[in-house]
Amino acid sequence: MRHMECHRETRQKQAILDVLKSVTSHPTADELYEIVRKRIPAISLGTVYRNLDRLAASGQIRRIQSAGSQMRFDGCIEPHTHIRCMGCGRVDDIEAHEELRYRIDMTGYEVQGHRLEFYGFCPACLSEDRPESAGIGESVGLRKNRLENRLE
Amino acid sequence: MRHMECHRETRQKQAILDVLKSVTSHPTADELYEIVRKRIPAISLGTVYRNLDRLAASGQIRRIQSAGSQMRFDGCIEPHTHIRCMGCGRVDDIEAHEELRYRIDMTGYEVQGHRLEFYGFCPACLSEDRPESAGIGESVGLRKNRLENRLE
DNA sequence: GCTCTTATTGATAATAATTACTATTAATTT
DNA sequence: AAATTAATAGTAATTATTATCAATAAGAGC
Repeated sequence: MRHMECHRETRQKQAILDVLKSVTSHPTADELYEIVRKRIPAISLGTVYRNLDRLAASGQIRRIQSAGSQMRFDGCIEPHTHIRCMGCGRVDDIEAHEELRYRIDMTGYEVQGHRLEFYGFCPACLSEDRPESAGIGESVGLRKNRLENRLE
Repeated sequence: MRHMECHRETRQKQAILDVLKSVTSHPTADELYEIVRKRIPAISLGTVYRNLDRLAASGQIRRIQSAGSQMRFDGCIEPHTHIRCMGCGRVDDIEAHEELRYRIDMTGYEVQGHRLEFYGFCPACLSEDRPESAGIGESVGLRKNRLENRLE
């Protein structure tokens, strides 16, 4: 008879969220680790990964998977537009959709192209009863288990 | 006194390109490996990775980095729109920008949201003399070397 | 505040995707 | 056809991420 009070408020989790919310970049897990370490020197990288998973699953942060070999994280959960450097992998925001060209020019980037990607659930995944929330807020491990409808 | 005739036409490279061009999915390196193996059983996974690098660097194919833990590759190099499954990681195409809603409906996906990402070069990368072509067609290893302008 | 329960942690091992290495093979030039 | 050397197959190494597990500490109830 317990009302499933899961999510505990730990110093570590709070610190990670604070840092991510306070920063305008889109840091990787190890970048966050280095920053949070200044506040909690004994924190471990695994804890950072685990809390990033939880925060993403609960919708408090977003994963952005489009920048190099490492996952990046975004403290801003409102839908918005990214601009990514093909040289160093850095990702910046462009807030508004109107006057977009102007705002892009303001960033100083030399734009080579863009990609528009919709996300949701494919017919195969819709037809199977899938467990609770998936996708954006889901860990790679979980997602990997459903990679059967793959080839050709 | 050699005119740098690099790129050789190997059976392996040709087979990899053929398969990727003939397929409407956006396979991962190991998926391509399995398919190409039917034609060249002795091919190695490393060769697949290497040739995907070269083909992307020469602009004949595209990397798409937005689908789970593995890189995916696209034989279609014209700018176009993707739709990705949050359940299984599958990526499909949506060809036209007009009547987009209608075409999305045709895919049978349940759309949860979208991301619009521009790519190019950030001011920092523009100010340094960068080696030849970079970014989309570049290997992760190369790109990683320039990840200094990172934090906060 | 103190005790109990158990989610979370730190530390480390394991896994998965990708890249590097090296002797051998085979495309291209001559 | 012989010479040159980029590309290959096979394997080891690296890197990012996830799993494991004993120890810790957050929250509930007293």
